[in-house]
Amino acid sequence: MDLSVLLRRFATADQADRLAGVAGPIRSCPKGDCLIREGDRISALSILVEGVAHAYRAMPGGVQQTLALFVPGDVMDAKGYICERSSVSIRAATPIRVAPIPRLRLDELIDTRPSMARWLLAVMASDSAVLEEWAVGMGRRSAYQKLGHLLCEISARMRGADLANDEVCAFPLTQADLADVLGLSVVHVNRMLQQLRGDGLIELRQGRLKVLDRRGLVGAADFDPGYLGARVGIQGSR
Amino acid sequence: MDLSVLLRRFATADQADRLAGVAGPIRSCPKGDCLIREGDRISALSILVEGVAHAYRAMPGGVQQTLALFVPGDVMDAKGYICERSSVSIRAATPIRVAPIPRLRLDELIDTRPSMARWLLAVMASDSAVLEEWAVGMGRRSAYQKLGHLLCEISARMRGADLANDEVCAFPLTQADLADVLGLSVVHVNRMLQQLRGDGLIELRQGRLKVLDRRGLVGAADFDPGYLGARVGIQGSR
DNA sequence: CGCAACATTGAACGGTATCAAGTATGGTGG
DNA sequence: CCACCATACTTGATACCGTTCAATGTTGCG
Repeated sequence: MDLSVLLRRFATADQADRLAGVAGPIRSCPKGDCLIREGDRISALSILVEGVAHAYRAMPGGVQQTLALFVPGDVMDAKGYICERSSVSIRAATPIRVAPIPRLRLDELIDTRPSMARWLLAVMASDSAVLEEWAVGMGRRSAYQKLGHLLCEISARMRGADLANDEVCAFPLTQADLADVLGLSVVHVNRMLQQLRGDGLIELRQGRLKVLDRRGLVGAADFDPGYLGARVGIQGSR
Repeated sequence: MDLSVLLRRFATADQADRLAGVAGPIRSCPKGDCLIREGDRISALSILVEGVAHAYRAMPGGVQQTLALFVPGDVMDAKGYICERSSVSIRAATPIRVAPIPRLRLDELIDTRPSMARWLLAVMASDSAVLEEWAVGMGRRSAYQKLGHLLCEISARMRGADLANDEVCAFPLTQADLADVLGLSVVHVNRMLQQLRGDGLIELRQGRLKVLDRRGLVGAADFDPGYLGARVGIQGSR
């Protein structure tokens, strides 16, 4: 898949070409590998080209809390890039391929082309929107709703990245991964998953998710897709 | 307090002057007033000049979940500005005064001065850092820790805004507010607060917070101030 | 085949919510 | 200055959601 095409979610074709033009060579990582660790200095903006990854924070007691999931086309850890230091670790949930855009090149683009700064702002805004939705969910939703909401989000983002046809998509997360994302125990994730199945909303096995009753799932999870993909504004004043 | 001085947390003196120069007239809001409602179009970037405000999302069932707290000098809802539409409501927790920077003026600044784009990126990054920390907390910390952590954060940010001398600061949030922030019930907030008092860590009454044992509080809450105030990088490549 | 990772199930415990009162506290009008 | 009211805070009893521990089943893979 062409990098420039992948980047069109937030960038215009012209911007995407320019970004792809300054990107470094694509790097492959086996499943389970850590690209970035908490505290690392960040010298490039990483674009996920293929596979699924997640950003997490290790907590005292060996537990960890996932803070973001990445699908192809996503910018990984834009905040880390801006702060020059990452506050999370990023691990490949499947084998992945990543395109780095070196700081030297990107900073120059940002300084010479206002539209590039707007692109990065849009990326940050989108990341924030997802995180905001997660924060709401962690605080006020039941385990059943959290799971339903997450499944909705993943399904929606997979379709956004052209990785789902119809209601079926690859689902590379284990129940332990889901537990990390949602701040629940593995055991309880399992039970809620079965409840979702029992309610005839989903089918999930062997790395494939099928949404049987989207209407029902969205309703049960209180999911509003608006916060995703909403092509962000800030188009420039001149 | 001069607007330009307030803005120096993320901006250089020169940038701050420029921003203050294009700001509109300061607007006052009584306590409890809503500046912005979910779904509103955003036509200016709002800087909090005085008082405390919070951003929240209304949930089905009349509950609400707070997503951000603002102290003087904070940019309120930068994400809403970028997306041109807000996903949260913002309410004055105390009487407040707000300086708006109109979109027309700010967009022009951003387009002509790369350093202004960097300023907004730094603001976004800082907001994300706080939200990230909240998301971690909601998922993996006990009610006791959540409360401790929030008190640490508020105290630290108040000091950052020069609103606290030593270990004492104004604390304008009610227990109900705290419950909204932390996703807990008011009753349980009350109990945990008493436990914190009983453990000799804090004193909190009538809108004043006093940290009696900072070491102990930080330890109990697993608080690492690094994510705050850390003057963000991205200083420009030229 | 045998191992390792993942998924499932049950029982007991504990943290938090919920419901229902009751107690300061501060502001307002008489 | 007092009676009154609204708001915030405190307290207890009970129920439920989710965790933990421990064990068993299942799947895929070298």
